[in-house]
Amino acid sequence: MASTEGLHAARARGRNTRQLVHELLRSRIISLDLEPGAALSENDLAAELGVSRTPVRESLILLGEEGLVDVYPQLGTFVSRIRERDIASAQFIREALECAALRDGVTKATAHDVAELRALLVAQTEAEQREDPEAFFRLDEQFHARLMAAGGHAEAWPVVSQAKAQLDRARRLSLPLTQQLSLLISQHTAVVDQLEQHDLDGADQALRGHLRQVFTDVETIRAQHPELFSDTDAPVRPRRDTRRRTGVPDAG
Amino acid sequence: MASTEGLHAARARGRNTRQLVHELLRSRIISLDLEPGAALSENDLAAELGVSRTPVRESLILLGEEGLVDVYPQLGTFVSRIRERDIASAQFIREALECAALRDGVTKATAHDVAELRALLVAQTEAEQREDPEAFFRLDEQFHARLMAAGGHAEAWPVVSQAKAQLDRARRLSLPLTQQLSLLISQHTAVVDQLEQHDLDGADQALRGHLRQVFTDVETIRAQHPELFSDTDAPVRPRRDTRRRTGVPDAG
DNA sequence: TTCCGTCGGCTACCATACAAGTACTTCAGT
DNA sequence: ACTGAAGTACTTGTATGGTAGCCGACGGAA
Repeated sequence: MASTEGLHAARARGRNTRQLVHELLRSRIISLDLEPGAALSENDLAAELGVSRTPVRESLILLGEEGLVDVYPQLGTFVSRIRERDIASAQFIREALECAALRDGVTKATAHDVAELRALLVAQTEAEQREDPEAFFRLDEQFHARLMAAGGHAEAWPVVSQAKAQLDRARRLSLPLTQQLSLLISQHTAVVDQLEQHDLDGADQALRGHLRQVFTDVETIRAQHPELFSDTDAPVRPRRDTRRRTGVPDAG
Repeated sequence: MASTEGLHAARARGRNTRQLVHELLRSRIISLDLEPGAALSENDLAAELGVSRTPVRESLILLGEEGLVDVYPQLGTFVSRIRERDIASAQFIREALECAALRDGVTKATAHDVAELRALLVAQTEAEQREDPEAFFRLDEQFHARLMAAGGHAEAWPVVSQAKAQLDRARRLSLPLTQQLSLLISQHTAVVDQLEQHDLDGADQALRGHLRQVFTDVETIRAQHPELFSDTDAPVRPRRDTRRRTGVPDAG
């Protein structure tokens, strides 16, 4: 009920139902609240959210384009399992775009840009000390977006964000476990330092190393949670659950 | 009628109505058959294509995500004008991804890859001699896609393709006019030569120069056809056409 | 026991009806 | 003639009904 009320309240603030449902489902998938392989029925979701099937359906279509769900006509819609190829592809896209933007940033970035990036680093340190991984995730997102903006390429961020979503699903599994937040912050700091010193190759290497470390983290997670990954390249046609469907796990 | 029949026939081959309408509208927009600023009414399109509003609407939502149409709620949907920022953003994304893929290709590409690329160069030369710009456009698309595949990054092509769409709309205006096809082919050839010689920086510079030349071409077109561009960053709220709506220009 | 046809329930897909909102037109009042 | 407010014709957004198709379970035949 609370989520439904919030949905209708937000709808009054210029966003339509489709966008709200889209954002809600997207965050639930990335946070693994909706696990890979879970069935997403248009009817069930519409009933749970208190809206009609239309905006739910349109949201699922968009999520399908993003690669976060797989739609099998006349069969069902399922949260996509994390595929090896998707991970590699997302990493390539992210690395290419973020590093290219950074190279422009090294020459273009202003003192204001650097100051805002350093403010985010301080906030990240505070989040680490509070042991608040959710806040750190948001700040990490802001940091990388701000870094691209410093190079004059803020418009390309949505593309990176979409690729990043695939990686984040896997990262969420590890972040509460690890004490690596301080390592990530030091890597972020190194990037800003190199940026401020206008060191083109230094900044590039610092960011690339950071991004690849995140990538290798995913591989270690793969060993711990193989059930969330899909080893086969061919899409796994999920079996229909014959028992009483649970729908969204925490809906009640 | 013919298009409707083709639509229903294709639907039997595993593609649903939404995908067909999406592809149809996308090609019409990129080919400038639907000009920037043109109104796209869900009702009119549905009637012309002989389908209901639902798949048309879903297609327009997807085109909106791609930046090819602007949807103004309760007002209308319009083919987006070519915006300075969108062009620059698309160029950045394309250059970053294609060049990054090429750098991997220089070390990874096999003789088979090079052979297929050269076959495409031959076909491009033939298209030039036939003075068939449409065929050249398709071959250009295939060449760049194949180039990324040689680096092992075929999965990233759709992202490039989406960015490329913005640039292609402008290029279509110039290509029939210019005799520059031979120049483009020689640039393509240079890239393959450098790739075959495993010259990392040489290949990068060759491709980057080629892509930027395409980019500057757009600027010259901007001077010739300013009405298709949108100078203001703020979105132009289009005026509603009060006379009898023509709908899709060449529908009859 | 094993195999095959049938049936029931579920799915996404498409079509259609209704609601909310915008902009232009028209016409009354000044 | 000019201003302004109601009316009208359109738009997209949302809700709901109906259809084709897929899957898994059930039951009879070999």
